[in-house]
Amino acid sequence: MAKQTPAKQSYVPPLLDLFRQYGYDGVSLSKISEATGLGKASLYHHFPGGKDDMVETVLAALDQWLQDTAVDALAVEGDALTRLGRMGDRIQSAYSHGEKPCMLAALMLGSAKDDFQPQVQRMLQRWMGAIAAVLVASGMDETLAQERSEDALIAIQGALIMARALDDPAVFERTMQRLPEQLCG
Amino acid sequence: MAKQTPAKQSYVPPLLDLFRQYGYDGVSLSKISEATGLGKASLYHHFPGGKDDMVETVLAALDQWLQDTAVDALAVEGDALTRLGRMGDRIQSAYSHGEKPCMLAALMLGSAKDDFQPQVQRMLQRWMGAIAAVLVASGMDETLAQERSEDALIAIQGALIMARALDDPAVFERTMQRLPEQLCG
DNA sequence: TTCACTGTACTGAACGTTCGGTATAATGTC
DNA sequence: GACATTATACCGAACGTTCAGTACAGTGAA
Repeated sequence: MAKQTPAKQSYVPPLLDLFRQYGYDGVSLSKISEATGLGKASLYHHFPGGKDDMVETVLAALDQWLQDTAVDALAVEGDALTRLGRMGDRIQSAYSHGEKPCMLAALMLGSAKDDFQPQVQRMLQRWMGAIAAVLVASGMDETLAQERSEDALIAIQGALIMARALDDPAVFERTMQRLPEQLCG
Repeated sequence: MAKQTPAKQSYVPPLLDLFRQYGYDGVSLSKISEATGLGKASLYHHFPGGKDDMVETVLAALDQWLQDTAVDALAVEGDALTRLGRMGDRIQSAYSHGEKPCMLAALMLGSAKDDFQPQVQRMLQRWMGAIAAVLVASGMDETLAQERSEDALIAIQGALIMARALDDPAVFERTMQRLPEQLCG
């Protein structure tokens, strides 16, 4: 009955919320304890590696989400515009329509960069690959598709930051709305 | 008044380097002490308000840089493309051609967001205003110019993050190179 | 002498982490 | 079924360290 995995997974949402909003250095064990409802010692029962272990767990969950999103997009019947629209919907939802920052970007700051940059790089490349795959499937040249997918992630990351800095989530929503046509055009 | 020792301003570069790379929560007084070569007592002599005081000082310097950059761009003889190219050069230089993050973005994470978001918002709006001013001066509709300037900052911020995450500064350089034509087109 | 400046020493609080131990429930043995 | 064993989940308290911040005695130039 006692399954380890589901238990660990159930702490992913609060951990994600913390790390994406406060960054690695800004998240303390006290905050984690409060957010999860677990004592500090209990946290080390589930995550023997401490904060690093927690980040790894969340990143693994995000990686799974990325894969699901990629598969989901390609499973949609329709042209690239439709498929990218579908992917965009999932992305907007994941970022609470521009109200919550990206954890991958948050991890690029401070001491966490040295530890997690390679993994973040791999995840972003996989993300770009998923977008490029949709474009290539609609007949676009592969090199161009890769360039466009990089532009897409630049737009997403930039829009998230600007939405936060300007205190206006609409900046992100507008960017996401234009993105599919921008990529196909 | 009498400046026997280097003024407050002389500590801005190392402070900027710290805050942009580590974020507010990731910067400790020990790191600041090491980077500036000042003891803790000296730091509190120059910045009675502690870390917050240091951030304010750096932000004031960045605000001045933004104003200088805006004036500099409009002072250039030539069309909008030339002027934006000039502004882009200054921006690329300020970010070490994509190797260093943006402090304004870094301050949007963690506990610093509550304290500095309004000021960061004001600075970004002024920045957008500078870009829009160049576009309007070349005959562009003001509403369109404002939209384009927002896109510009989205691209800059996004490219900085992606360049860091992908460990490839060229991502930023490419983005900055395309930006002028993208804005005028 | 005055005063800006700095090094040393110190504080209470918070940090990430570990230890010792409890409560519960599933499992193995008879 | 009864009992001992084991594994899991959890916690209070404390570890040593580092944190931001303060007090104060000096130093050196005007």
